[in-house]
Formats: sequence, C-alpha cells, structure tokens
Amino acid sequence: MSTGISPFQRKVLVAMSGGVDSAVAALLVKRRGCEAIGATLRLFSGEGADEAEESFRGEKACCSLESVETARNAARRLGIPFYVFNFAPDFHREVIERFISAYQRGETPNPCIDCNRYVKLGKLFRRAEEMECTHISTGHYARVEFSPSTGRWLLKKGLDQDKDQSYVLYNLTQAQLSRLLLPLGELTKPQVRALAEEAGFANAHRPESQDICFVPDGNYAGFIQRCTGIPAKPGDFTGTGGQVYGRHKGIIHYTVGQRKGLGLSFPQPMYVCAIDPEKNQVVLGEHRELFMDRLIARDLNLIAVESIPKPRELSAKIRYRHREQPAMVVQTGPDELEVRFHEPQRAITKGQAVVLYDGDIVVGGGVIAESGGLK
RNA sequence: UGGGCUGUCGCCAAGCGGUAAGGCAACGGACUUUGACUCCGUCACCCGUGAGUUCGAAUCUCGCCAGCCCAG
Repeated sequence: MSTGISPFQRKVLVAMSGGVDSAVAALLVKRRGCEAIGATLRLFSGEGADEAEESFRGEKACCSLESVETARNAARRLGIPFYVFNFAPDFHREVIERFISAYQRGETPNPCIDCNRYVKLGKLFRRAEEMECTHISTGHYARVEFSPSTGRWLLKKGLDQDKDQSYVLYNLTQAQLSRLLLPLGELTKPQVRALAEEAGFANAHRPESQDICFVPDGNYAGFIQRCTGIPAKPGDFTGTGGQVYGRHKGIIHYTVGQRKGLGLSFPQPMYVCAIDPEKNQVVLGEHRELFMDRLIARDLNLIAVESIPKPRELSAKIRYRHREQPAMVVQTGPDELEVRFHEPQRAITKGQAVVLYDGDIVVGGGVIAESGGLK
C-alpha cells in the first residue's frame, strides 16, 4: 500500500447507517486487523425529522436514524466503539438546500450525490481527522485502487455489477480516496447478506433502501413547499411548438422525461421535454422528442486523470441506474466538458450527474448544465 | 323554427345483430441509495333515455332529451 501504513496501524472510522452493508463493512475492516470505530451520522432535525424518523422504523432509508440502535447493536457485536455524530446542520445546508434550489431552477438534483460529497464523506473525513483516524470506511459498492503507473488513486466500479455505486461517489478527491476503505467493492450483495447473517447482525435481511431519505412519503414537491412556505405557482403546459395545452401545478412538480402525473390526456403518451423557469412553463412532447445526443457538464471532478484536453472515447452514465453509453468526451474549459453520444440518449436532464467511465474506472464526472442535439 | 349530424369509462376512441378493443388519465404493485423512465395488475354486468323488432341489439325501428353544424 502506498500509504505505507499496515492494516494493524490503521485507525478506521466506519460510517454505519444501520443497514446491512455498512455493518458488514465494519466487520470486514475489523477482520483485516484494523482498529475500527463505528459511527452513525444523524442527518435530520427540525423540518421533516419526525416523519423521516418515523419512516426509518419501516427500515427503508439509506442514511437513517432508526438505525442508530441497529448500528449500535452491530458495533457492540463487533466489540468496537460507537458514536453518533450530529451532522444535521451540514445535511440541511449541503443537501436539502441544494435540493430545493435545484428544483426551483427547473433542474432535477440527485441528493444522494451531494450527501456523499459534502456529508457522508466530506464532513466525515474532517471529523475523522479530529479523531486522529487514518482512514474512513463505508458500505458503498465500489473499489478504490492506487495506480502506480499514473500515481493517482482510482475509483472503480463495484464487482457486483448490479449493485455498483461508483456513480454516486464520483466527487471523491485524491486525498479522500487515499484514505477511503470500501470493503464491499469486491463482494456481491448475496455475499454481504451471508456475512451479515453469519455475524449475527439483526438487519441481515433488511430491505434495500429506496426513495429520497428525507422525503419519506415520496412527495418531494410537498416537502419543498413545507420547507420553503412558498405556494405552488401554476403555469402553462406548452407543446414544443409553443402551443398551450393546459395548466401545470408548479415547476417543482416536474422533471424531464416524466410521463405520469401530467393530468392531461393525449392520443399518445406525452412527456416533459423541458422546463422553463423563466416563463414558468413546462414543455411537453412525444417520446421521440426526448432524445438528444450531446450535453455540457460543469462542476467537474476528475479522478483518473488531471484533465481531458483532447477528445477521448469513454462511456458516460447520465443517471443512477442508467447503463453507461459510448461517447466522445472533451474538456471545453477549466470546469466544463462536453459529451457527444454516439447514439441519442433519452431525457438528458439538467441537474443530474454525468459520470465518465473507462471500463471499470471512474474517469470523473460533473453536473449536467445543458443538453442538445435534437434528433 | 326547418334541414343535417352526433351522443360508448374522467378524456379520446373502436365496434355496424351475437353477447363492450385500444390509447390517455387514475389507482395498486415490481424495480431503485435521486427525480424520472420501464414492467405487471386493476379500471364500463354496460354503450343519452323510453318503448319496440329479434332466440339474441351498443349495433335495426319509433318517441323523447342533449350537443354540434347549416338555414332563417
């Protein structure tokens, strides 16, 4: 290891959500002979906290609280110290506020990415330093490797193609990667569950997490309204030609590619093709009108390389659960790059992240700022 | 008021004598550490209404009601 620290000298802070994955991560960290410390991150307080905590009892959230007791039990079984960190203020500022303002701009945010970037990893790394930990560890399905040839730390897909979470981690820095342990990266979900069972963790069969963790009922638009106190501003539904089709409930209720919930009836299915926050309009079109072949991304983070000065053939993933697609990528500015897909992609959406891959390696990523190339 | 046309699920719309397609919307579920998408399932014992013809009608006949168009 290039850190030169043997496992026995490592002091590892493990983020334990109360879920199966992070509990097994802690187990594996300990098995490797590291000194492990467990910690659950408290992410909610105030608005939404009650309902959110309520829902955690249903064991559905990814970054929960319920959770604290489950995590504590796992830590006890492992015989490791356990703490609860109150990151609620950070979570609110870095995740919830970003989430809300993105929707107000007519974009569609991915709060999980911000949470990983600013809270689960960003804030946690700082806390780890204060505690004199050498590393932190999480239950993400992704791998970290050092490349002697380039001298850079690499983020790679998890071996379990089906559970791979490298997409939500593309913002990791070299410094963070050098101190991050992702023991689940080499395992499959069934293997992880088996380990959990073997270790006697109570949550071995806990269901997969889902939905936005701070919006337990799935009604994110209602959540935004309660948070901001700003009433919905109805506007026009228009066609791609500008014709008015009807009234919408307010821009925050819609996202590009959306089909359901428009409340309008057409001979064919209709989809949200664009959102215009200036005119407060939601533009509708047919399925084929959703396909575009290029995008501009900003707010970049490159991992495997320092920059992409010349056009490079890579695979680009437009959203979580999207199968990455071949594209030509080139950096067009200090913090901007352009992706041109070989085949048009459906519903390239502002606010979502593009993550670029070279095989299993995460080259980098950014936030989609523009899309185009109508087909 | 005279002439013509139309009246099928919230919306659009098949059906043309044999026992109600489909699409949109809605609802439920699956999938999912974001929003979406997608997939599966449910959704008119009844076809404006009354009477008649017929073994049998949403489909034929007559009356009525409603809407639309043309005329005046």
